[in-house]
Amino acid sequence: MPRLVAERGDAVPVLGEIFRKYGYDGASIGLIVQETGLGRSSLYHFFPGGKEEMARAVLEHVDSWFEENIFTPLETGDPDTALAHMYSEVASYFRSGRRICIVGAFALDAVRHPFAREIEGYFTRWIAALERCLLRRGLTGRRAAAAAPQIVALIQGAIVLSRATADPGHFSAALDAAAELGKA
Amino acid sequence: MPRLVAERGDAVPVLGEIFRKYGYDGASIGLIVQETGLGRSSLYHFFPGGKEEMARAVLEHVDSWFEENIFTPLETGDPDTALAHMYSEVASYFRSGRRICIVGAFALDAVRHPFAREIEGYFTRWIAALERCLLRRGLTGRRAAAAAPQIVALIQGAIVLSRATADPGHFSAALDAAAELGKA
DNA sequence: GTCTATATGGAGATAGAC
DNA sequence: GTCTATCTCCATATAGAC
Repeated sequence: MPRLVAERGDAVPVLGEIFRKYGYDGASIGLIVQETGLGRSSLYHFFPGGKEEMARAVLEHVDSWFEENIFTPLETGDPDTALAHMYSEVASYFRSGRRICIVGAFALDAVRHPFAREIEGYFTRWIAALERCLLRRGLTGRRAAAAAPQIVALIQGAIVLSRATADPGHFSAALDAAAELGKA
Repeated sequence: MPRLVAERGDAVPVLGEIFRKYGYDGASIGLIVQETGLGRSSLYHFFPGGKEEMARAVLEHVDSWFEENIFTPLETGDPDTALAHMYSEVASYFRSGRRICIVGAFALDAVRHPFAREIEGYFTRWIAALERCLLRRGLTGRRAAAAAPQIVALIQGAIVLSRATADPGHFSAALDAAAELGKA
């Protein structure tokens, strides 16, 4: 039976879940050792830059996933299909609000990490892709530019709310409201 | 000239700003000593429960502020006036998104603190007060129940977004969109 | 690559004089 | 109440054998 984590690439998604669950500071190396099953030395062998490099790898992995599964489809696919696809992918990715957005969490986390650029890139990219999709869908430039950030904000806020109240119902309701915002 | 922080009550708002800026883990006691100007011993004299008690005091202070300035007016004042009041108070309280919501940040922070109950209370209280206001304003029960959490989510998400992109424009735009959600 | 052992720093919290 | 000094623990990270 193969090991769960046998190389650097295998570790990244596991690291992502750990950072999501415990936060950047809360994810101590000792905890990471436990949850990944990797030894301390293997961890530093794979990530010589330590915890910062681990988090950076996670952010890159998340960014790639969104680029491939959300952003690109929004810009190249049929607009209506791509939007519906976004909502369903987002719902399952964030487990209807039970799983937080690590980028959003890092954004609120302020000063403790050097990832401001990555965080900004993720959100501006998402908004830009969404805005283009709404434009291609027939919204005016004004309305598309207004709706895109509001949809992203609604999703992020719904994660906060679902987390705070332990009620995933808020999440699906917010996605429905977001879909309304994107209509002509 | 009086000291900035001379008693426990004076310390709480300062502590709030520190937790907002650095997060719960990031706000080390050493940092708190520096920023408040209080000595270690005075700090522990005022807050024998240590950092946890400091954060709890901050959350209680925030909760009282919202109760008095937002929640109660929503339930007792003229609905239209109270709503407009909420948006303007929220905008200045969160400094148009440049200041984060400490309760929202703690909600995403997951496992590192024992404040889940307080966090849930804050958001459910906000949503309940808002829902009642919308009802009194003439929305159907269905629509009020749907719009209230969406408005709160939009505000929280706008804070995330403003923080991530360093663009306060997202915040005021989100407040406008939220106001639209609360119309019949 | 992975192990055990450890260096080093800073965290939260406390003691006891004043 | 506030001071200085200090306790203990655990954090990240590294050394060096295998």
